[in-house]
Order: sequence, then structure tokens, then C-alpha cells
Amino acid sequence: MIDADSGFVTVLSKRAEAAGWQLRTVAGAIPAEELVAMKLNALLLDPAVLGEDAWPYLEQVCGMLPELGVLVCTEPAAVAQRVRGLRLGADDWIAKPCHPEEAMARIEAVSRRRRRARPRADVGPLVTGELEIRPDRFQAYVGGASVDLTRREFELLQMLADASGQVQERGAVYQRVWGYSMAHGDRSVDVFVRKLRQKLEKHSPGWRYIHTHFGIGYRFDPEPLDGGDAPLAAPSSQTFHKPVTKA
Amino acid sequence: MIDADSGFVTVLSKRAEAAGWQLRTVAGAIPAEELVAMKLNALLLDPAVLGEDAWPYLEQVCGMLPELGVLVCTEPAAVAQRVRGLRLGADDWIAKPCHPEEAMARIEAVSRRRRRARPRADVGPLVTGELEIRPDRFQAYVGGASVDLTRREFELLQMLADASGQVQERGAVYQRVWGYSMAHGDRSVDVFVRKLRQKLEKHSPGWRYIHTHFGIGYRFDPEPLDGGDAPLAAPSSQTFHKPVTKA
DNA sequence: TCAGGCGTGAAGATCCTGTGAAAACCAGCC
DNA sequence: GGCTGGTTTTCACAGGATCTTCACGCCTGA
Repeated sequence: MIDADSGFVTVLSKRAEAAGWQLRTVAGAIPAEELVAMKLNALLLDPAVLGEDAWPYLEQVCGMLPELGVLVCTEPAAVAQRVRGLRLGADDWIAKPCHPEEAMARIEAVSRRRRRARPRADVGPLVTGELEIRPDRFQAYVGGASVDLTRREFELLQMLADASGQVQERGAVYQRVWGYSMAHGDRSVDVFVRKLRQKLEKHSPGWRYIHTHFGIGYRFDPEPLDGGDAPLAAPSSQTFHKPVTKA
Repeated sequence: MIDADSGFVTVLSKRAEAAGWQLRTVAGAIPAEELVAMKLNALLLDPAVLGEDAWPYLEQVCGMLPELGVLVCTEPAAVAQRVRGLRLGADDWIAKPCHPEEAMARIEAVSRRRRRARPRADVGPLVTGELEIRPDRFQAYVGGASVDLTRREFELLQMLADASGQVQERGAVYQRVWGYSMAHGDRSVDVFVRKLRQKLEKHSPGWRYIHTHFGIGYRFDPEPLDGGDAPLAAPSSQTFHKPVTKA
């Protein structure tokens, strides 16, 4: 929440916390890079606190974080202003004074689709090929042995495996793993795919997990290499979530 | 657009059409099943025209079409009403009277978010002739075997198949697949049609998929070649979307 | 029959990906 | 603060895959 109106801020904070939301309030601009690191659901912004810089800031934030829900909440403004804000990428424009309950409902509405679109079955380990991906440990295992992935490597693997069987475009991969839009010419995804492949092959030779789609991106789809073993009849191998069990 | 306020409807319709949008206006409820078939981006609804049934209708529509952007646009209502509507699944709540430009900007904002939420699970595979076109893999298959199309080839095929049965002019094809206008004398489309035909014939001989219309363009329309097999009675073969099923 | 549209094959330009390695960054520790 | 080991980002290059362009000849429709 970027706002300087202390009355509104305190009221809304109180309600939001009561509802179990996590929020942070500041009275100035936050560099877009920091916003990325915060992994927010939504951003409530009063352009008044940024003055002149509000428009470019809004545009920059919406451009870099297309997944972030952005709501502008400010003193009543002309139609042209509101339209401009919305066209720049804002998801909603609320006029103050505004009932906190409505603000919350609108924040929810903006965040809703995103959450519904990806109902992360977070906790359950994912077993696929010889791999076992355990989100609870930020690590993957082959036959009980850790594959020793770094954080980014793991997140990349998890993201690809979540969309098992589907080709993921580079931009989309970057968007989800790194959190913001990929700059033109960035090769990070390729480099990490290589690292992943190396580690996976080292621990699980005899399987291919990540396939390249030229000009598009990558697809996670475990396939046994026919090195003597009879290949499976099914074209695409089994991938399933273990039931979540509590110790 | 479900609304009975003729003034608002005509003004907004005019603007929307000027902007190249397609829209349909009715003054009563449309069964949710029909809404599904209409493949809308967004729905603008004035609950006033539905009276008592507005709330359950809103809930039903939002429940059945989680991908549809829903905006409520009605006479000023109490905060409780607005909050209720938003919590029921509406994406935005606009108070009349409302500037048509703002309404359009808000519809855009909602559609934008909707497109972002689900970039790829958009369309199920398309089955036609012996072909299965799978957008999730950027690839086409015949009897489970990949036709091994490149990106452009696939996009061309998809574009033609989407307009199955209709003749597409070269310029239009180029515009949609390449993304910009075709320069005079450019033969790219022809070349790619040839490549496509080669690959399709190799994997699915006995069928013709792409037909040439001299001086105009191409038409996608799968036909079995009568090479001994009895030709189908129907002049145009079946083309349908598989239901989207998750393993 | 004729002019222009279309199919074809192939060469060259262009773009994309895999790869190795250096540089930048970071967190914990002395 | 300065170091150290590990991680991430950036860079340049080489080999391929893909796309574009061109010239030639057959075909279409008038």
C-alpha cells in the first residue's frame, strides 16, 4: 500500500490484518525491483503521494509486473485521469473517500483470478519419472538422494513440472520464476535449463525430463531413454501427486 | 451487455463498435449455457433488469465461467450491495451515470487481467480429419505421432484450421501469422503452405487439408481422397474441439 | 493464346539454442 | 571491514534450425 493518508491507512490496515492479510504500507515510491522481491498479490497506490512521477511509475510497475494486481485509490479525479490510469495498466480505480470494506472487496476481486488460475497443490510432493519434487524442502530427489538444486533451479523445475506436458514459452517461464517480464535478449532461462539438465542427468541418467521447442520454449515431460529397457506403452509418462500425509 | 437503459446502451455500443469490439446487447437474462457458447471476453450487467434474480444469476455466471470478466454497471447502490456483488465474483462495479470511456477502460482492464490469468490453457485440442492440433504443445499429431511442425508452420496451420471451411486471403493470413502487413510480392505464405502440405501429406496421405483458391488465398477443409475407401456422405468433414480434460 | 498467379527447389540470410567461462552478486564468517 | 565459497547474471561464440528470397516453369482463368 503506497499511501500517505494516515486515517485511511490505519483503518484499512486494521481490517486487512483482521482478515488475515499481510500488508506493508509506505508513503513513497518503491523501486519496481523491490516490488518484484516482495511477491505481492496486489498493490494499492495513491498517485497523490508521488506527484509528477505517478504516471510513469504506474506504467513501469504495470509493465514489469503484469501479474500484479494494481489498484489506484485517490481523491476524486476527472474521467480522463481515471481512463488514463486504467489504460496504463491499473486494474481498478477507486475514489476516496471509500469504505474500507469496498476497498477490500475490490482488492479481492483483482487478486481472485490469479489465485483461482493457479490453485497450487503446493504441499504435495510431485513424483514423476525417477524424480520426486518436494516443495516443502525446496529440493528434488532421485531414489532418496538429493539432486542438490539451488533455489532458482528448484523453482524453475517446479514451475515446469507443474505444467507437465505443456510447452512453456520462455517469457512465461521467466515471468513466473523471476517474477517480472523478461528483457529482450535475456538468456537466463536457457542457462538454468542447462544447469538443471546437467544435474538431472547426473542423478537420473536414462531419463529425459526437459524438451526444447525451437523458437518457443521448453516442455517438462519425463521420458525413459530406450537404453535396453522396454519403453512404456503410454506416450506420456505418469505424473502424480502423492497424498499429503502428516507425520 | 445485459442492460435496458437504451441511452447508455446506444452510446456505449457506438463507441465500442468504433473501437472494433464485437458486442451484443440484450435486456434480459441469458442462460449461463448460452454465455459459454458465446465465448465472451467480458459481460457488462445491470442487475436492475433482472430484479430479484440478479444475485443468484450473478453467482451462477461467475461460478460457471470463472474466466469471464464480469462488470456490474447500475444505479448507485449501497456499499453493502457493491461489496456483495464483488464478493459473489464480479470483477468490477460501476455506478451509473458513467462516462462511456471509463466503462470501456474498465472493461479493457478486466479483460486484460483475464487474459493474463490463463495464457495457455485457452483452447482444447482441435481434431479434424486425421489431424489433432494441440495448442498446448505447439504441435499437430496424426495417430499419436508428431507432424514435427516448426513454429511458423504450426501457427499457419492453427490459423487456417481456426477458420476451417472459410477461404482466407493471403494478406489476412500473413497479417495474423506474421503480425504485420504483407509486402507486395511476398511469397512467404505460399512457401509455408507448401511445407505444411508436404508434412501433412507425409503423415496423413489419403487426406487433403489445404485447398487453393486461385487469386484469393487458401481454405482449410479436410477431405478424404477417394482412393478406394468410400467417401463420406457429408460434403464437409467434422471438426470439433475435444473437451478439455486433465489427466 | 496470354498475362499473371501459383508450385517448386535451393541458396543465403537470419535467428535460436547449447556451451564455456568470466564477471557480478550475496551471505556468512573471520 | 575484508574474505570466501557458492549462486546468479552476463557475454561471446559456434553449430544448427528456421525463415526469406529468388528464379524457373506449370497452371489458371479470361
